[in-house]
Amino acid sequence: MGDRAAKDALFAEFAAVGKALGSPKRLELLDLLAQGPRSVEDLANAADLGLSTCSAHLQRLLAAGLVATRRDGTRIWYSLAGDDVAALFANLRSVAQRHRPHTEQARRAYLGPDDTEQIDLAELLRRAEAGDVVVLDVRPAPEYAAGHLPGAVSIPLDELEDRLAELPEDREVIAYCRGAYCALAHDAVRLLSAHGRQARCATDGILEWRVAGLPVQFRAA
Amino acid sequence: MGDRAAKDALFAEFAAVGKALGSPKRLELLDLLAQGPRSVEDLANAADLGLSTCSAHLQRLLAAGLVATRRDGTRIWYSLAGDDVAALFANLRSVAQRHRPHTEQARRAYLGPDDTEQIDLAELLRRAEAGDVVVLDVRPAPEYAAGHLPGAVSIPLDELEDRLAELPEDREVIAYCRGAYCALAHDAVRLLSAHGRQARCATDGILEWRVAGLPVQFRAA
DNA sequence: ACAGTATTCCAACGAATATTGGAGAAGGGC
DNA sequence: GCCCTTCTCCAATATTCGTTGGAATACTGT
Repeated sequence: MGDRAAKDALFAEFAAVGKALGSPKRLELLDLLAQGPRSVEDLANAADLGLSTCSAHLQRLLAAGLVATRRDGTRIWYSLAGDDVAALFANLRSVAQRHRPHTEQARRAYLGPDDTEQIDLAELLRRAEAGDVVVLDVRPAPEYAAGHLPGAVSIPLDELEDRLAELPEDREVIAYCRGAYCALAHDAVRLLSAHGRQARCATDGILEWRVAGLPVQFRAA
Repeated sequence: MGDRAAKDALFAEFAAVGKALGSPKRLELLDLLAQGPRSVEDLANAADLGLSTCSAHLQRLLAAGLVATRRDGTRIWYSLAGDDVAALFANLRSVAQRHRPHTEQARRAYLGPDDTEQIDLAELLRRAEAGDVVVLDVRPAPEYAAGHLPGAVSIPLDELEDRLAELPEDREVIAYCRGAYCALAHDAVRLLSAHGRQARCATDGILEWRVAGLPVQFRAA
């Protein structure tokens, strides 16, 4: 008790989790998995990785205990090991944001000009319940299917321009996506604004929603 | 906006924090720094590192934005960049604890037999205010000086056996130390019990106290 | 059993990281 | 100015990590 070897072993356990968080691509995989379970090939495409490389990263996350697998026939579905893993990831992002000046810069470069007014999730829910606004989920359809905000309508960003007619013209649209560092909702709002719609962007997305422990819905409203 | 290069740059920012968390020794340094500022040489001794090695790790933490430095004459004091860094570390530990089976095993091996009853911080405060118990800080004196629980008495573990007389015999002693994974309080309680004292161990320590945003005290009660 | 699909394993390369001792730099006291 | 303390930088080492393409494995449907 209290000796060096035991202390080193304990901190090595913690570091195993830290090491898993030490690669941009693995963090991107965690970000994707926070939206719902996915297969290896799907993840490889989404994260712009070779199949072997993606598999290797997933193995690493698995060994660290951050993800879990479930076999379905010939396909293997990876998912987060728990909501606490999503919370850890969110925590890591916010530390980066607060203590690394370049992060804000990188965020802006990725999300595009922050010309749009934003709205937080609590306010969004209040408005949605009052019926003032349409809540729009612009993530790919499978992610919507894996869980979305109660009452949200799904129109993936790449179909949005063709499906504008499905959105009522008399109500403001509030778009959300994966999380605070996801570009989809920002792009959607720019597209909607360009078509003369009243649109705003949620500051957060499904990741933050899940971390807050709020309930997701599985079927369309 | 929304392109690969920008996304990669953003996740590289997050990963810079992750990489800093990917070494047992750096995590140990963060754990020590959560107790208060320290000099390089002091940290090297405490973490059982060579001076150059320690300096290199600290540089890495500094580059990641997790720690800050302050020069005082010929000595440089390192400290955590913020309480959110301590929270991130605590979060990482709890993910390890929950999802990595070996962690619990390593914890037990380090802390020793969990023969002692434990008490959480909220309950500890309640008892202390009621005057039922003595709250005992068994960390090294400089850590106590850098901030301790309100009303706590300081007797470092390695002086405890010689200073038993300072503790009243008619009240139960509750010992605390750096945090949930620190062995000092456990060792102290075993020592006190062996001397026939009523003693218990706090489940948490200064790290969790700080993360909870509770106030620390700087002078003796 | 066979063909087909999804994933992991393997070997090999270059890149990044940890550790070391010793030289160098920055500041304080005389 | 000079010496002393404290820390960082440097060069060299061993190790670990990321990526790749192709072979091996696991399962499905016929």
